[in-house]
Amino acid sequence: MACWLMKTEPDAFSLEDLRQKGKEPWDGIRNYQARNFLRRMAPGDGIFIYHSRTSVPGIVGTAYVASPARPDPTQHDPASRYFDPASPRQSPRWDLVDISYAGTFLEPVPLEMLRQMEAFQDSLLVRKGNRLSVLPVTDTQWSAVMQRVTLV
DNA sequence: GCCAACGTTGGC
DNA sequence: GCCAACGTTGGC
Repeated sequence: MACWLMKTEPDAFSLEDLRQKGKEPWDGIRNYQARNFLRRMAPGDGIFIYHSRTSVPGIVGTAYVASPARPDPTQHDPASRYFDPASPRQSPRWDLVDISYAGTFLEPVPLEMLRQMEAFQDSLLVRKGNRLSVLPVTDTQWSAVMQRVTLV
């Protein structure tokens, strides 16, 4: 079973929003590298939820993959902010997965702390200028984070 | 809010 | 196919 990290801006959609909804189609991903990661996801995979563009960016809790990747319907919806007129109807460019809430950390694990952790030294996450919103997480990284947090 | 870093677009 | 211009991301 693989593990992943997904970024979100809490002003737009937070872990708390996911907790209240239970499950959410993770739409709007418009980056090919991120999309390719989505396509490798399988139901049951673990996900770190990461809050970006906050005063303290970092991992705030967990979710899990709840569906295989499938075409993101917003790419064909002219009313959506994620509308992509260049995406062919017969071979849609963009995918999404459903994700389900798993848990919230009592204390988030800030980016500043991840930068200091041995397990994250090679991670894209801590690299300057990184803009990927979906990233693979190794088993080592997953355990390193999980062993230092308390679930609410 | 600023701005460096990045991916994408489109003229040539 | 190159690369400047542009729009977006995300830490600070």
